[in-house]
Amino acid sequence: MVTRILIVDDHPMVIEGIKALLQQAEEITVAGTVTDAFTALTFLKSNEVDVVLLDINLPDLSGIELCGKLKREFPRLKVLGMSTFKERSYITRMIEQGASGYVLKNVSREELIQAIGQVCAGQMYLDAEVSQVLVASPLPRPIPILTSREKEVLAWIAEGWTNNQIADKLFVSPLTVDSHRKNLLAKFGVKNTAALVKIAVQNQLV
Amino acid sequence: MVTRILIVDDHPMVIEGIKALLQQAEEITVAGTVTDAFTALTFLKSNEVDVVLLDINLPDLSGIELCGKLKREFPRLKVLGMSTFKERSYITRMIEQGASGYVLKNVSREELIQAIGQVCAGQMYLDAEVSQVLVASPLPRPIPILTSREKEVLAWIAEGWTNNQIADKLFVSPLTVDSHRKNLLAKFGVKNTAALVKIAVQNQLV
DNA sequence: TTTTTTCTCCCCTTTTTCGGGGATTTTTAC
DNA sequence: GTAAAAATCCCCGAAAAAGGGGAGAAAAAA
Repeated sequence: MVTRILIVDDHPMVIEGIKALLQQAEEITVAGTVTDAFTALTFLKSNEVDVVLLDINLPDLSGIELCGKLKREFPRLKVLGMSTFKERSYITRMIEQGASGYVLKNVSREELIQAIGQVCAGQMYLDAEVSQVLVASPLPRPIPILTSREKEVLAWIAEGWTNNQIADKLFVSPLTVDSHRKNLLAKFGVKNTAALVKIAVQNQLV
Repeated sequence: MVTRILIVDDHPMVIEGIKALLQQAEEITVAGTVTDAFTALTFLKSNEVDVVLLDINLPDLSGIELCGKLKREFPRLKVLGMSTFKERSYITRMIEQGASGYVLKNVSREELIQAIGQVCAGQMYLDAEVSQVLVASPLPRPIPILTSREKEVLAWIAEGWTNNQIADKLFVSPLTVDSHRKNLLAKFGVKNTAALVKIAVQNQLV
């Protein structure tokens, strides 16, 4: 029984690399390689594939979104996430979208083959470094849900504008802006603007 | 005349990928492949190499540092930087350290061969996307040099502590902390703490 | 249509930051 | 050993933010 895989990565270099790594493994064949999400979807409509090796960073659609799409359209398909980063949010979001595993791009040949085999067999595969990240980093406080006005105010605050200046920009009273600021502090559970901005920047909210 | 190259990258996948991409090019031979800075240096002491394909992210030493080291030890060697990111600071720092070019890891076979040839011939090579970044993004204000005390204070500020609280932690007068804070604002050229923290977080200073 | 959320505005007081200085003592570097 | 840089502390006043409320209108959701 041969495992047919599809490689989705926008780096030709990486594609070639994976192909080279898997050359010796006769239980795995590379059914195809594509460099963007759209082509991946069309490819899968006309080809039988067992496992998709999916890069997180794609030009058109993020790997995470594509993963969800794939699992909805082809539920029996297994997805093995892949990226350079061992960022907690990436990994968990990938898994939430139905991925069966996650490897870093510095995997060895042996580990990659092992991962594909395991995923294909219906098991979960996380490489050692990745699972370490999952257990090591404490669950961060979830990012609160902000209203559109709050996001707007937050962005201006991070730019260094005062309540008065922001009020001018938004054509509202400075008191209103101050309310939003206070709500932001409360939602994020922080003591002052400095801590607020730190979290906002770290979470790419600005 | 054959160009001998050394590939320095900690991802076996990428190494295999480059080798595969360069297989057809008979004017280029891969003299060796190493996965860390230290091995790269020892390899170069006993092997003749024309061009080093150098990843920016290495486990032991950053590619940027290694680039400087290489150019000092082997001035005739050409370095072609390589990474996934088209971040201005990466690119410029690589060039400052004597790199002859910079390509993204999503280069095509043709472009990679072209780049190696050009670099080997003593010319500079920057791929289209990279040079676009260089001209498109305005020169960001360089990150000011901070004293150790300033870094310390900055970290506490970003955590949300007030001058008084920081003073307690550092066993100094709140007025001292305030001085540092003002110096930080001046050095970064920002109006208030919010903007200060934003830049600090964006530049990984905290 | 009713309920809930969001957006808006207001009060008061206290704390903190900011914008200008200036000055002394340690370190560090030459 | 001396000069430069860093760290320390101080003054004043004005501006801004924070803490802790309340409350009405508008929009979105149920």
